[in-house]
Amino acid sequence: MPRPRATTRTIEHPDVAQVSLQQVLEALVDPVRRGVVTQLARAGEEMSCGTFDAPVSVSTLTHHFNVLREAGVIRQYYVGTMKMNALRLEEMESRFPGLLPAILAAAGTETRTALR
Amino acid sequence: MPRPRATTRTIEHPDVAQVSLQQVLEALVDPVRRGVVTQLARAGEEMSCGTFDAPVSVSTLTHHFNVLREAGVIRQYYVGTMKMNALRLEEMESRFPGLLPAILAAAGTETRTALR
DNA sequence: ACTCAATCTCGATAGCGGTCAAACTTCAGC
DNA sequence: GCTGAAGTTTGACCGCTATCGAGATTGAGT
Repeated sequence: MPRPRATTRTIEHPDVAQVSLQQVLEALVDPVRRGVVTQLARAGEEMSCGTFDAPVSVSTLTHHFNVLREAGVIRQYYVGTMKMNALRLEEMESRFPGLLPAILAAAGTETRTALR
Repeated sequence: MPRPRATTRTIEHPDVAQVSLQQVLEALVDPVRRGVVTQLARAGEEMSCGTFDAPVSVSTLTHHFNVLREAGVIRQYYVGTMKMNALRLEEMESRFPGLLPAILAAAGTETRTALR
C-alpha cells in the first residue's frame, strides 16, 4: 500500500491576495509574534518552531504560529517532527508594499522588546 | 476682540521619539481608527472630530482620538468648541520611516472597510 | 516495538479593549 | 444669563484573545 510518504502532512496556506490588511496588522500587533518575525528576518533563513526565543509556553507559541501563517506572513512545512518556518517576504511585499520592511526596520531600532 | 485662539485648553502630545512601535501598531490595528487616519490623509487637511464618518458613537470616537493622539499619530487642538485633528505625517515618517505610507497605501486598495 | 523529541489539541481562565448611554463641561451667539 | 453645539467623562458590559497545563499525536532513532 503506497502511502504518500514523499510529502508529510500538508499545511494550508492562504493566497496572499486573499489576506486583508486587518489580518496582517492583527498578526503583527502582538509583540511575541513580532518577535518571531524579527528573529526570522534576522536569521535570514528558515527556523524550526523550537528554536525561537519567546517568553511564552510552547502551546501558546503554536497558536502564534497559526495566526502568522493564516495571515500569510509565514510559510510552514514539516521536516520530520520539526516544523520549519519561513517568511513570505516577496509575497507580502507584492500584496502590501513596504509594510513588512517598515515594521522590521522599526522593530530593529526599538528598545528591547520583552523577549524573555 | 481677539481672534479665536487655540490656547484655551492645552492638549498633551507625546514626542514621537518616545512613542513605541507597539503603541503605533495598537493604534492602527483598529479599523475605526484606521478609518480616521485614512480620511485625514485623503482630505489632505485638518478635520474636526465631528466631521468623520465612523460607525460608532461619539463617546467611542473620543476614545479613538485619544489613542491616536497618545500614539503620536495625530495632533489635536481646540478651535472654539471644535477639536481639530491633523496627521503628524512627517514626524511619524522620521520615527517610523515608511510605516504610515505603507498602511495608507494598503488601506486604499482594501475592500471597503466597515465605515458606516 | 519502545522511547524520546517536537508539536498540536482541548478546555479553561483572566484581562484588556471597544462599545454605549447618560450626565457633565466648555464655548459661541444671541 | 440662556441655549444649543461640540466633546468629554464616567461606569458598566461584553467579546475576544493571549495564556497555560495536560493529554494526544507524529516521526526518528535505536
